[in-house]
Amino acid sequence: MAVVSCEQCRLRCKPQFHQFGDDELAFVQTLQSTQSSMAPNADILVPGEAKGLFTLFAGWAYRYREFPDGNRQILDFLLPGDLIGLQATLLDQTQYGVKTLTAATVCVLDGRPLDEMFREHPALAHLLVRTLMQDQRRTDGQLAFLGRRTAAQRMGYLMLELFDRLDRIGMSNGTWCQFPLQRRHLADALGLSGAHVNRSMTDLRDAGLATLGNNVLVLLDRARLEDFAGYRALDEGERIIL
Amino acid sequence: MAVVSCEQCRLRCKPQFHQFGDDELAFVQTLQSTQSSMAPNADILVPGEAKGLFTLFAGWAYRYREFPDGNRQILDFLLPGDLIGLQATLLDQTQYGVKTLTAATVCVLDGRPLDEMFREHPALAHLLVRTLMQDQRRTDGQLAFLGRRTAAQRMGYLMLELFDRLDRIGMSNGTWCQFPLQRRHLADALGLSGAHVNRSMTDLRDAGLATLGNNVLVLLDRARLEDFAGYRALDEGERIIL
DNA sequence: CGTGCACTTGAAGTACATCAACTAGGGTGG
DNA sequence: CCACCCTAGTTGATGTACTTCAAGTGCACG
Repeated sequence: MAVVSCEQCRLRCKPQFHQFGDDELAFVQTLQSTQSSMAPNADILVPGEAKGLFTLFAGWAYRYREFPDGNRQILDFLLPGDLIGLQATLLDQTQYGVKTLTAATVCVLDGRPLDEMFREHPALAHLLVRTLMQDQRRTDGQLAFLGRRTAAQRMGYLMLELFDRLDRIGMSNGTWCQFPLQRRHLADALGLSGAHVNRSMTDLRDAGLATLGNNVLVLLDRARLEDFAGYRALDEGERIIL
Repeated sequence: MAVVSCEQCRLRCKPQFHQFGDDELAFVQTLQSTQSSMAPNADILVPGEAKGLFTLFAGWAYRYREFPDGNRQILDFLLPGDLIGLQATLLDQTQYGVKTLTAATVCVLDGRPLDEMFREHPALAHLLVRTLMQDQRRTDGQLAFLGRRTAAQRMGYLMLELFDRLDRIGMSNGTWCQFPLQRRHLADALGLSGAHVNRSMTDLRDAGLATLGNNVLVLLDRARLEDFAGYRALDEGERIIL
């Protein structure tokens, strides 16, 4: 496939992302070596194996941890612009994996070591930390929710959060968006059984809040859904994209 | 109280923390303005209010998020050496608070803006990101656990994790350590009711795995507890302390 | 026209919450 | 010294949200 240079990248221009100066952009371009296309359900990072740093350029992916008993927990969904593998790059032992959910394209960031970014572009490092804090805030929300809300509330929360993240990168359409998660992904993300995911979805549909079908999520009544799920939209501010 | 300078800080010398060069140490000293002692159960950061950046110097604290219904979820426990308030400093809206668990002392980091660290000490910035990734890994574990394990397993996991964190800063004693969490803190951290925390503790004690009493945690059979809780000790590597 | 896979639905079991009654220290005032 | 309360923890009874298992549906693909 044709490699898209950072200068011409359509994703990078979205208002969600910090717009680099010329020298910063040139530097980021040198971080990147190639791009790589992947099938749905393919491994980007395998737990305990080869490390790698990537930017998700197109498609959906998810970060997960698996237990000896075969159970797994989805920690996070990854959308275009998200960085993949920073934890694996900086720490010795990591226990998470990353898989594609849909067909996806990643930019491979092995052109030069990340150290140089800290030395030569402190503003980028600062933005990176800011982006990490946004991710931490999101994780805080998940943690708070897993412990304290019902299955249907958790579902609604996840829907709203993903919708808003898509919206920020121009991938939503007013009241609906693509939503390629299957039942088992929802179950693994929300700590539920597949059967109960189903019941919760039925609840949300019957209550006229949201429906899910054909890989499309429709928010039927956003205001009431927010209220029901205890979700509050947050002003994210700029993120970094490498 | 007497202010301890960074050069004489006993905490900073622990092998857990990266040992700074002289110029770095001098820089970190200028970040700090004063130290402040706090009573147990006092607010360090109030959700949605004044921002501030601190290093916990002595004592225990916890980071929490509260719901409109009065429920709250403890996101993380903070031990000496941990940084407090980075998310609040870098983002506009934050919804978490931090309270002391015991009497505590914090170093107040408002001496000069954090930007200078990125510009003048890129190695510190790099270490900061590494430390944040360690925290993310820990949070990953919590997320995976909340969704997928029983009450007693979650309790055991939390005990082992806190024990090991204490151990790394020299605050454990072989098989036991201080453990100032009350029942309601455990409940709020693990997503349980107070009553069930109690039952789970009884289970762990009856199984000969761990006991809790008088603010002391005793690991009766660490190997079996690790096995039971699905906990694996991780080599953390160096953290940064500001 | 079967064969397989993702989803749906129902019945029964389990792990947890909730509530209420009780117990055990720890001041405080007399 | 005791009578008193106040709070933190303990225990039991009951309700509920979820899991698990099993049978059934609908659609995609050979």
